This record gives sequence, C-alpha cells and structure tokens, in this order.
Amino acid sequence: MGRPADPARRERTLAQATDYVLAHGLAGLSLRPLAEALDTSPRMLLYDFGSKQELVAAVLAEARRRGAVRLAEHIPPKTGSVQERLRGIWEWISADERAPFVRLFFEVHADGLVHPENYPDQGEAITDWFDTVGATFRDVSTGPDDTVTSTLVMAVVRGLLFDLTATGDRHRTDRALDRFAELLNQ
Amino acid sequence: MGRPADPARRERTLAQATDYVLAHGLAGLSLRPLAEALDTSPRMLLYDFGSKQELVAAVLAEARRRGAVRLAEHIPPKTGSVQERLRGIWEWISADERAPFVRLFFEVHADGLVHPENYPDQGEAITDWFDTVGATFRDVSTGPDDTVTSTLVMAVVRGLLFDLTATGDRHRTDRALDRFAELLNQ
DNA sequence: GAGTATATGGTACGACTGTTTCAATAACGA
DNA sequence: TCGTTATTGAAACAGTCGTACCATATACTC
Repeated sequence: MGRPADPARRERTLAQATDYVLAHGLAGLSLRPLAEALDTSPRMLLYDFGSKQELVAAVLAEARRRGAVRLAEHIPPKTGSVQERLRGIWEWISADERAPFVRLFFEVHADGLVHPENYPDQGEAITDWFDTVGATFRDVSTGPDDTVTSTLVMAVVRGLLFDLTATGDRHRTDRALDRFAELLNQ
Repeated sequence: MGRPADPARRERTLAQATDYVLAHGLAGLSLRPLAEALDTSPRMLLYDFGSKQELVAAVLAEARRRGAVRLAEHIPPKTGSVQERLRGIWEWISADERAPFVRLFFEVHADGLVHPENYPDQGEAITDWFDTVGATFRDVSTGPDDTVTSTLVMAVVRGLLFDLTATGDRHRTDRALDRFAELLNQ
C-alpha cells in the first residue's frame, strides 16, 4: 500500500540530463544549474540517483546506449569498396550532428586518465566496436579474429576526429582519410 | 631605488607549478593545494601571475615548451626504413615517461572542446609538428608541401595513444602501428 | 476517514573556490 | 636613518559545491 512509485520520472529525468550533458559537457556539471534546466530540484536528482557520481554514471551509460543505437542504425553495408565503407563511417561520425557525442567521448577519456577509478569499464568503450568494425573490413583483415585491423582503423578515425575537432580543418582531415583508404586497399 | 624585483622567483614557481600540473592534471587544479605543494601561498601565486587563468596559460606554455625541447632532442634520424622511423616516434611518445605529457595533452584538448575561447591557439598544437613529421617521412610524401601524410601519421599516433592510455593494451597497439608502417611502405 | 509509502520544497551545513583587503616585512639607494 | 619599492602573511569576502535534515504534500489501500 501507500503511494505507488513512479519509475518513469527517473527515466524522464535521465533522458533530459543526458541531453543537458551532451549539450554542456561533463567538466563543469553542477546539480543546481542542471536541476533548473530540467525544471526540477537538486533534491529530486539526489532522490532519484543517490549521488552526483551515480547520476553521472547513469548519464554516461545512457549516452553510450544512444550512441550504440545510432551506430546500429548506420552499420555500413558490406557492399562497396573499402574506400566507400571507410568514408561512410567517417562521414557519419564526423558529421556535425555527432559533435556532442564526440566531445563527451573525448571528455570522458581525459577525465578517465586523471581518475581511472571512476571509469572501471573504460576499456570497453574502445574494444566494444571491434566486432562491428572487424566484420565491416573483413576483406582487408589478416584473419577471423584480427584485432589489429580494427585497432588501426579506429585509431585513424579517432586521431582524425581529434584533429578535426581541434583545428576544424575538414578538407585536410577528409583527404587524410582517403589516403588511408587507399593504403588499406592495396 | 627600492627593493629590486626578483623575476627568478616567478620562473622557479612556474617550473614547479608545471611539474605539479603534469603530475596531478589540469581538471581539479586549485590554488590552495598547489601553493602548499610548492611551499608558497595562493597570495604569491596571484601576485606573480595575476589570476588563476593566467597561471594556467603560463603552465601550459611551459609544458608545451618542454615538450618541444624533448622532441627536438629526439628527432628520429632520416636513415633507416619507414618502419624504423615510425617505430622510433611511437616508442618515444608512448613511453611511460611521456605519460604525464600525453595526459595533459588529452586533457587540454577535451577542455578546449567545451571552452574554445580559452585556447585561441589550439590548432597550432596540432599543426606545429607537421614540418618535423613531414620532413621525417619525405620519402612517402606526395610532394614538398604534403600535409596529408603528416596528418595521417599524426592521427595514427594520436589515435593509438588514445587506445593505449584507455586500454593499456600495449601489444595490440604496437602491432597496429607496425601494420600501419607496412601499409605506408608499399 | 486512518494508515502508509512516495514524492517534494525549503533550508542549512561544512567545505571548498578564486580573489581582495589590510597590514607587515624586507631589501635596496641616498 | 629615511624613503621607496618589492614581497609576503593572515584573514575575510562572496560565491559555489554536494549533500543532509525536516517538514509537508500527494496518492494509494483498507
């Protein structure tokens, strides 16, 4: 008996908080401004999530979940040349719409380097994509469980994303990716 | 007349502060703990640097200066194969001794994505190395002012550094670099 | 209605932040 | 010694932070 719990509220708050973090970043996140933007109170945020740390963990999990869904929607077809598939991934992940995700991705990585204890599953964020990427570039892989090709492809993508977000030079980064595609194809 | 100024104190403090930031990171930097570790006071830090923001700017400039010096000392020789030169750069920059620099590098980049106004010369941190890298890999460049090869090489290095710092998997990242060297050599 | 569990608002605590203010000290030239 | 400038200490200011406490309101069963 008693008033029934409303789990939907927590989920709604989590979704909005994730939007907020994607828009404003993780670094300066503070409960009071966040609560105000979400039309709630710090009191309720702690009531639903226990502590700021748990709230952040939930937000990051939700962001990762969203990213995985979008990636699944965009799995490049196995048809086409290596260049086409690589360009497909690059164009998708380097598009302006993905900028908030990319920014949060870099932010979490940097924070994890200073406070590794807060990110016990940081390695997964890297290796999670290997199955997908490895399957996509099976024809240029060295074998069935070739993690090296996936590692290199993702390193190029992340490294160029790093460059692009820092310099904004899309032309140069696009051409560098094309160059890599050519090398990979030989 | 009057007591003579002591510019050496500011430089000494700057050097120690740079050590501290390299050791502890930029994110949680606070004047009081910093001052205590440097055996001085917040009062003196502001006296010498004006504000925390200017202090941070000075520390980052100093860190960049140190990095440039170390890189200059380690310019890989133009002799040897592409693999050897690439491995030389990778082994140097991915060594444990460089970890504080790498960490600060990623931290500054991430913070710059959230607060671009604080890092007006962020692009330089990327393009600065192009002359050196381009000269080192002139034999695999497409021309005298080929920025694409430099961009790609540095992207691979940064991307693999990202992977290595997140997963700690040195074997896999080392092999990925070798794979890239093979591709580049053809 | 009573009983009960969930959901909130308001407020204050203790710790921290960068920075300022005021005063005192130290080292020089004259 | 005196004037002058550089240096330094102690304390306070105004703000923010995450969080805890206490009361109250709400929605349900019986």
